[in-house]
Amino acid sequence: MKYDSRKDEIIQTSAILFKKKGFSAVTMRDIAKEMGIKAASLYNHINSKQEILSEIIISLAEQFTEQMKSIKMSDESSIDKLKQIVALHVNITSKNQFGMASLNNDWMHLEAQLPYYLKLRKNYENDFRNIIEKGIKDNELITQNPDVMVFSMLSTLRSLYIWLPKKEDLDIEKFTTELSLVLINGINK
Amino acid sequence: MKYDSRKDEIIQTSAILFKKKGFSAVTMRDIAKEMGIKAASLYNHINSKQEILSEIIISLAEQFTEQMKSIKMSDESSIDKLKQIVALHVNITSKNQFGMASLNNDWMHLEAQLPYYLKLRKNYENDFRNIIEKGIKDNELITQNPDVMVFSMLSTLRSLYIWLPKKEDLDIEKFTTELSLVLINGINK
DNA sequence: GTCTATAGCGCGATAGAC
DNA sequence: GTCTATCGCGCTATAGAC
Repeated sequence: MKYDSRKDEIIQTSAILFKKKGFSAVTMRDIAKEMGIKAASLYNHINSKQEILSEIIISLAEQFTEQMKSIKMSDESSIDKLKQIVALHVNITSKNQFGMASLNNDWMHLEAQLPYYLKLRKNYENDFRNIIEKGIKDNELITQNPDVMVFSMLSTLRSLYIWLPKKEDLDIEKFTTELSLVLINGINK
Repeated sequence: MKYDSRKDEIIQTSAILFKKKGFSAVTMRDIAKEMGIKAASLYNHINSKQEILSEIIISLAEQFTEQMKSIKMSDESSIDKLKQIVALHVNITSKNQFGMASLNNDWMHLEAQLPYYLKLRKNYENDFRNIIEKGIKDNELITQNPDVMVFSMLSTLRSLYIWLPKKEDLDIEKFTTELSLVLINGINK
């Protein structure tokens, strides 16, 4: 693996450890040891442990926000938009399996950036629900509580970081299709 | 709220705090303060912070194990068994919204009990997959990768602890039916 | 059963040499 | 850019008075 910079190496190494034990249980000494340097040396590249977490989470949250924007702007059917959202999660997660753990589990340890993160997350969930609601109105989706549908799909998509790494030989494109099928059409014959 | 014992009160209070910040970020002083006593006094009732976590997680894991046993032993159709699993998760989560956060996010901080927890979890997932595989063989379920189906359903069920508390006025029985419908039949019209 | 006091340790972060 | 040394603090847990 190669890194853009020493700072980038710190962030990526930290993400691996954060996934294993959570942000709070990982020490600066742990991160430094993993890189073969001393904890004090980390501070030549980053300002605080907090900053490492922020960089991991905010960068991912912004990727989701940006790509959701182009999905919702497109003029496809609601079902096709949902399939694109599935692909979005599979793609980002397959490239950031460690960071996705922090995004899901350690966001509450953000400090200055917490309100910004919460805003991005709320907007994302609203966009998701709007797509579902339009699908119901257009008679593409069943007439059921849209909150339940958003919850169900999003829970699965947010858990991909746990599951994808266990299937390393996975064909990403094939998996995306299978998962879309299960999420949208169910498992009943 | 009432407690069986002072120890029970410690466990339930801790679960609330563990859900908010995670096991590692909660201190014995935090727990004591929430109960209006000093941290040292906690040790009259429990032996360690570890023990609190173990009690929360293992008790829940054993409830799932026990109830899965009676579901898999029954002679219902695979689809009805899946509906019962949905009901199982909704029921346990609605009664233990705080503890379920620890079960999902802090199991890696178990020490002596970690292997036991992992065994229970693995058995549970195997039972779940066996039900799905029988459903496919019996032509009740679509012929798709059973791992994907287990992952998708279980991810949603495991995330209930995040979502149920936000819908406090929820009719549990109605919600169970809606969720089963979405998980089994999908959202496509 | 709760308290005060504290042991013993590890934490995040800084100073300053090289 | 990394090191050694260390500050100041908060952690889990224990001892012993009441």
